[in-house]
Amino acid sequence: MVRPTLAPTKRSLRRIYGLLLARFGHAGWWPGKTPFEVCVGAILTQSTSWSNVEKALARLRQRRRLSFRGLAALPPKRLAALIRPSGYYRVKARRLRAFLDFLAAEYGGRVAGMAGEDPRRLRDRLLAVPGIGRETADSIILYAAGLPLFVVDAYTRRVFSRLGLVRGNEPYDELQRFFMTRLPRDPALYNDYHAQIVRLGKDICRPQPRCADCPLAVVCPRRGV
DNA sequence: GGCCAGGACACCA
DNA sequence: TGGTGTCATGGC
Repeated sequence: MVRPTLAPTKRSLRRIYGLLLARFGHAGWWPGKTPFEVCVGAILTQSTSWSNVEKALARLRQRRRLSFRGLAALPPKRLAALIRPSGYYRVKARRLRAFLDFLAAEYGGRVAGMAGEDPRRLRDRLLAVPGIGRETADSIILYAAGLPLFVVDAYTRRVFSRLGLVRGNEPYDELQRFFMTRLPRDPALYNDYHAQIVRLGKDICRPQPRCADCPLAVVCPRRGV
């Protein structure tokens, strides 16, 4: 049997996106009602399933704390208790606190203030905040600030390594370059492309994949691996 | 009861 | 630079 192959070209990446789009439609994503919620979710979802993050966000929302001023007024222990369902809650409470301090100092507590920044400079500043690494910074920059940086996550690594286009263990920035040098610098495209990858990774391209349902099966050389 | 889930960081070789 | 342990809850 001749296995299908893909080359790491602009055309391949466009074809993959087209197949995902045909199956799932536009994602209209990130799951958060406001840019501030996106930032909170980006920190809470570190190494955590989104369903657990939703529980924590719901608790904050229920108590009307899901805003800069609402969170900033919370004592550390109270904040940690509220986000407990998202796991690593003591660590994440510290990280949220550090982000709030950053937002207050740099943008007067307004996420919208980030939108006018150069994305690379904003990234450097976010990376200086304790607890904000590359993926979290890029998620905030793309999904909250609307600036063009491609987000690489565990789903991205899994899907594209199974497609044979990357090894999967490359350093974060190398994988980000892989996408950004092959796709037009368009935040709406980066947003939807990554959202499609997440949708595929959650539903189909899992540790035990359901390859029979996969819209990328026609181009995937490693079905079931 | 074990495995897994949209990381970041400290520490070590 | 790369590997490993830590941080923790909840669903399946």
